[in-house]
Amino acid sequence: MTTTNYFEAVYNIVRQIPSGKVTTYGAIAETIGGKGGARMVGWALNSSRLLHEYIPAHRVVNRSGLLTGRRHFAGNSMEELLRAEGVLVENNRVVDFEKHFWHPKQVMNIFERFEIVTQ
DNA sequence: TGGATGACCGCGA
DNA sequence: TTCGCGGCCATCC
Repeated sequence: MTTTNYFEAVYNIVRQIPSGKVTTYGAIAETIGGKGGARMVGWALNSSRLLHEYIPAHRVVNRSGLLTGRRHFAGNSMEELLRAEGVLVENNRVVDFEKHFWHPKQVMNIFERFEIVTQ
């Protein structure tokens, strides 16, 4: 079904991606559980189109920064959205991908640092 | 119940 | 360096 915990876990992470940042299928799959489920992330994003809520799926690219999900977006919106957020796209590929990369576990690190700072 | 599928990843030739 | 292939795992038919 489209409302399983696995799918929701993917959506929760994708929703936390800051504007102007991108992440990878593998990073999301690794955070949820096991790094073998990279394909499932794409499957979940495919189903996210059917949801009423907004999922910034355009911020999810493959490991090399390639916009493999571009053909699943209507028209060229994926590239347009990324450019609007300050992410340059060239030949269906994110320019300076490593510079814009955002790892889901980075949220955990931020919270840990915050605790350290407040102590 | 089992085979097919998928917006991927990593390694070997 | 580029290309091909097998593995991964939840969901669908």
